[in-house]
Amino acid sequence: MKLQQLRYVWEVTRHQLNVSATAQSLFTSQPGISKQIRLLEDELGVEIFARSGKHLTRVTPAGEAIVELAGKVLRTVDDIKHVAQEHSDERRGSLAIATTHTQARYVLPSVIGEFRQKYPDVALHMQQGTPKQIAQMVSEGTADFAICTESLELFNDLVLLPCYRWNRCVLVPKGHPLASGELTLERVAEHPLVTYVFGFTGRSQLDDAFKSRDLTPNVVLTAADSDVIKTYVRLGLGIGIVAHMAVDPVADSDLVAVDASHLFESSTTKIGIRRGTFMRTYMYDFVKRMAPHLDRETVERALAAGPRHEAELFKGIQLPVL
Amino acid sequence: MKLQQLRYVWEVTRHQLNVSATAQSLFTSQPGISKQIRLLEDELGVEIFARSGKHLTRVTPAGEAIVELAGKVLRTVDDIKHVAQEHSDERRGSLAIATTHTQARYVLPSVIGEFRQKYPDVALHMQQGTPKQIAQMVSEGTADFAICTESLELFNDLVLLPCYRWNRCVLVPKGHPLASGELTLERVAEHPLVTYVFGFTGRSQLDDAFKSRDLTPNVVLTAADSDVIKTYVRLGLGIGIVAHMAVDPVADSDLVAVDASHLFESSTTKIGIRRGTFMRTYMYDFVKRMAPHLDRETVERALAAGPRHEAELFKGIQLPVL
DNA sequence: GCTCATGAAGCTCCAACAGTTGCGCTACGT
DNA sequence: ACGTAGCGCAACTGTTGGAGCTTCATGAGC
Repeated sequence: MKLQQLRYVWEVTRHQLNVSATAQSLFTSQPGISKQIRLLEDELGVEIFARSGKHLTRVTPAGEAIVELAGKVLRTVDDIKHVAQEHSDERRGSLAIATTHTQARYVLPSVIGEFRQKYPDVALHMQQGTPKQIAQMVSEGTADFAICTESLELFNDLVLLPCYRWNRCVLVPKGHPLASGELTLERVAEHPLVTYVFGFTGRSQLDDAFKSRDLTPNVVLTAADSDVIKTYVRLGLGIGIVAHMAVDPVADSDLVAVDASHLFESSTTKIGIRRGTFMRTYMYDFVKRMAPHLDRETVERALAAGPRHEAELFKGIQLPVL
Repeated sequence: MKLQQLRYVWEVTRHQLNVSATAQSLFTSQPGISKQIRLLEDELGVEIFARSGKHLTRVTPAGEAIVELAGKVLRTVDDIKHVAQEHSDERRGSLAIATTHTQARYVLPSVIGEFRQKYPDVALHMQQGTPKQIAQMVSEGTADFAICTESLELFNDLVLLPCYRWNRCVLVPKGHPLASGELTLERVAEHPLVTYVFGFTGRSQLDDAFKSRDLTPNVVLTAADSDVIKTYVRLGLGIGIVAHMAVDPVADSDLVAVDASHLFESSTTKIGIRRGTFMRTYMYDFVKRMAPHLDRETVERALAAGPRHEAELFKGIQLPVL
C-alpha cells in the first residue's frame, strides 16, 4: 500500500469517479491512476469501485469505508507536514478560510488586516460558498476554518467555536414609512421583503419569527449576499432584512437601518474546525483575533473533546454582540 | 512522503533509536532505513532525530509529534486492511489478545474455545504481560484487546468495556485455623500472606482494605500469577489471597477456599480497545462472548464516544459477578 | 591512551516500479 | 448507426528504494 494509491482513490471519488478528470487535476496521466487503483484493489483483495464495462459506476460498500479511512490518512499526513513546518518556520505557512459573503465582506477584513501584518509569510486562501459547502470543505480538509452562522452543526467531525452573536436590522430607503415609528413584525410583514436565501446567514431564525406569530412575509427576492439585497432595496423592490454588521454607516448612508433585534432571535457566528487536526500557532492567533474569549487553551480543549461535547465548554460564556 | 518512511521512523523509535536492530526486525538493510529517514527529514525540513556524530541520541520535539502522527497513519492503514479483509473474507483474519496470567489461565480458555470453533480461520495471538505492558500494546496497535483489571485507566486512548466483577477468596491448606469460623480482616492479618504483586489482578483493592482498618498485613511473598501463589500455599509458606475464579474445584481440592467477598471491594475486569479502531465482526463476537451485555451496538457507541465519556454508557449496567 | 566493538552514514549498482505515450475498446447519447 | 468520452492494455523509460561494501564516529575495556 502506498500513500499515492490512497491519494488517487480519494481524489477519484472526489471527482465523481472520473479518472481522466482526476488525472488532469493531479497533473498526471489517466492510466497511471487506473493502474495504481487496480494494484491497491489487488493488494487488499477487494473492489473499491464497481465497474460496468470500462466505466467506474459507483463506490462499493467496502470502498466507502476505505475511501473514508484513506481521507483520514491523507489528513494525518497533512498534519505531519504542518507539524514539521511549525517547528522549522513558525511564521510561514498557509491558512485556508472558507466562509460566506457576509463574513468575508464585513467581518473578516479587519481581522485579516491585522493578521497579515503579523504574519506576512502566511499565504491566505479564502473560499466563498454556501454554509453547507463551507462545512464540507473543512470536513474534507480542503480548508482550515469554516466561518459562518448556519449548517455547521450538520457535520459531526467539526468542532464549533462560537465567536459572536449578531442581530438583524430592517433596511429601507429614506422616507419609507418604516423608517420611523415602532418596528413590529406585523408592520414588517405588510411590505415586500428582500432578504437572504434559505440556508444563509441566519435565514431560519427569520422564518421562525414570522411563523411563531402566524404571519406570512411577502418575500419578493432572496439573495445570498447583503450587497445584492441592498441594491434591490435601493431599486425600491422592497425592504431589506440584513445582518447588522452588513450595514456600512458611510457607504449605506442613503438607506435607513432600523434595528430589529427585538423582532428576531439573535444568531451566532461560529468557527468550524475539523476535530483532531493539528493547529499552527498562527491559526490559534487568528481565532483569538476573531473572538478574544477563544484563547489557545480553550480551543485546544474543544478540539480534544468528543463529538458534540465541546458545546459544554461554552455554556457559561457571554459572547460579544456585534 | 512515503508510508515506508513513516513506518521506518515509527519502528526506529520503538527500537530505542537503534537503526540496525530496526533493520533486522523489518528484514531490510540499515542504510536503507537511514536513507529514507534522511529523505523524510529533508522533505519536511525538520530533524526528527537528534544525532551526536553518527548516533541517534534522542527524538527532537518536532520528532515527538511526527512520530505520534506517523503511528496514527500506520494504524489507520491497518484499519484499511482490516476493512478490506472484512469485506473479502468475513471469517478469516487475526486477533491479538494481550492479557494477564489470571485471565489467560482461568477465564479465557472457555471463551477462546467457543471462539475457535466458530472462527477456525482467525489466527489467535495471545501475549502475556503486566497490565501496563498490556495497555501499552493495545495503545500502540500491537494488540487488539487488552483484558485485565488494572492500569487500563492510565491510557486515554483506550476505551474500557467492563466485563464482569469478581471477588477474592482466602486459600488455606486443609485443617488451617482459617478454614473454619467467621473470616475477618483481623484474623487474616494475623497470618503470613502470599498474594499478587502490586499492579496485578486487583492488588490495590487488597491493600486498601487493610489500610482502611489500620492493619498491616504480613505479606511474605508476592507473585504475578495465581498458580505460583497456590504452590507456596501448599508449601505452607502462608495463606493465599487469590481471585475467586482462579480456584479450580478439582485441581485445588487439596486446599480450602474461603470466600472473602465481604472483606475486600470487588474488582472489575475490563476489555481495553483502542479508540476509533475498526473492529472486525468476529471481534465484536469475541467481546460478546466475554460479556453478554457488550453487544455490538453498545461497543460501537463506546468506541465512538469521546475520551472518558464511554463510562457513562455503563453507569446503569449490572455486571455479572464471577 | 590505545584498541576494539558497535552502529550510522556514504557510495555504487541493480532491480523494481511508477508514470508516459499510443492505441484499441466499451458505453452511452444523438 | 455513428461519434465521442473515457477506460484499459502494452511497451517503454526515468526514477528510486534497497543491498552490499566501505568509511567514520562513539564509547567501553584494558
